Amino acid sequence: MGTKFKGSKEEIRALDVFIKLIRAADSVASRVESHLGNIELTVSQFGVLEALFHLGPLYQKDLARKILKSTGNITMVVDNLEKRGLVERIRDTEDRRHLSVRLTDKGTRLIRAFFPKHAGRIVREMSVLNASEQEQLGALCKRVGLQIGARASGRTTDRPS
Amino acid sequence: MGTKFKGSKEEIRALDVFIKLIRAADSVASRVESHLGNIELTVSQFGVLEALFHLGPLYQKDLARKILKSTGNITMVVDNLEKRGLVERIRDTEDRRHLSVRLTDKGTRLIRAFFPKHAGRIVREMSVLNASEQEQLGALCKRVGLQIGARASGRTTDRPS
DNA sequence: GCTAAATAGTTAAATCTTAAACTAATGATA
DNA sequence: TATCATTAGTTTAAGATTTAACTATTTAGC
Repeated sequence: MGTKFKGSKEEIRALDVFIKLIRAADSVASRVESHLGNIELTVSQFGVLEALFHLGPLYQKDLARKILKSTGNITMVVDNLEKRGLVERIRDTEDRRHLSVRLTDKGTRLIRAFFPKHAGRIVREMSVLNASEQEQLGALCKRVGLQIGARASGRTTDRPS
Repeated sequence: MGTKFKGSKEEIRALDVFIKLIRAADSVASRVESHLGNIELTVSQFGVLEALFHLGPLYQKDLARKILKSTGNITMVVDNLEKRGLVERIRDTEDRRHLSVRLTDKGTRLIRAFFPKHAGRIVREMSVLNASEQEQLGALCKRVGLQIGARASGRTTDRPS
C-alpha cells in the first residue's frame, strides 16, 4: 500500500501485513454483502438469520457474540426482524431473563432460498486461492485473530472460537 | 467457527476461510485501535492524520480512497479535525474544485508523538507470526483483496492499490 | 427467607456512516 | 461562447452502532 512509513524492517513488515489484512477483509466482505440490499437486509440482520438457520434458536446474548455486535444493538436488529415477521422471541420458562430468538416459517424460507447464493459468492471470492492456499490463509488468520491476551474485540465479550 | 453449515467440501472451506478472515481483521483492528480513545480520535480521524503524516497534503477525494470511506463522511471527519486545529483546508488555485487537506503544526506534533505507539501495537499483534509467515499472510490477503472484478469496496471508488 | 451480586435484555443519547440530492467548478464540443 | 457532462465537495435524511444507565430476574451467602 502507499504508506511511505520509514521504520525498522520489522515495523514496515507488520504495518504492511496489518493494512493488507484489514483491506482484504473489508474488500471481500463488501463484495459478498453487496447483494443483501436485494432482500432488504442489513449485514447484521443477515448475520442473525444465518446464525439461527445454521444453529437453531439462540438467546440474544449468544447472537451478539456470534455476529460480533453489542447486546444493545441486537435488541434493535431483532426488533426489526421481528417487525417483518422473520423471527420471533420466546421467553425462556426456565430462566425468565433469557429471550430465545428463532426463525419463523417466513424467515426460514427467506434464508433457505437466499443462503446458497450467498455461499456461492463466498466460494467465488475465495476461488482466487487454491484449496491449500485457502487453508494456509485460514490458519494464519486464526492465529493473529486469537492473539494471546485478545480483548473483547471492541464489543461485548466476543471470543472467536 | 461454530457454523454447522452442510455443503460441499469446497463450500465449507471457503466459508470457513471467509469467517476467519473477517474475524481476524476485526479482532486485530479493534485491539490496535482501542487506545485511540486516549487521544480523543476516532478510527477515521486517526486514519486521516496518519495518511497526511506519511503522504503529505491530500485532496479529500484521495483521503476518502485511502481510508475507505465515502466523500460525504470525509467532509465531516475533516470538519472535526479542523475544529480541533489538527488539519487545515486549502483551496487549490489550479482547480478550484479541489480542497487540499494538510496537517497543522499541532496535528503534526500529535501524530508524530503518537504514531510510534500505534506502530508498536501493530508489531506486537503481528509478532505471533514469524517474518516469513507474515509475508505469506500479506501475499494471500493481497490476492483475495484485489480479486478480479473487485467492485468499489462498497464505498465510493476505492481500489486497493 | 433476605440481601447482594451477577446476568439478560432494553432504552436513550451521542456519534458515525452512507446514499442521494445538491452546488460549484472544470472540460469538451459544437 | 453556449451547452452538456463530469468531477469535488457539501448537505440532508435515514439508519446503524456503541456506551452507559436502567429494569427484571436469578443465584449465592448468610
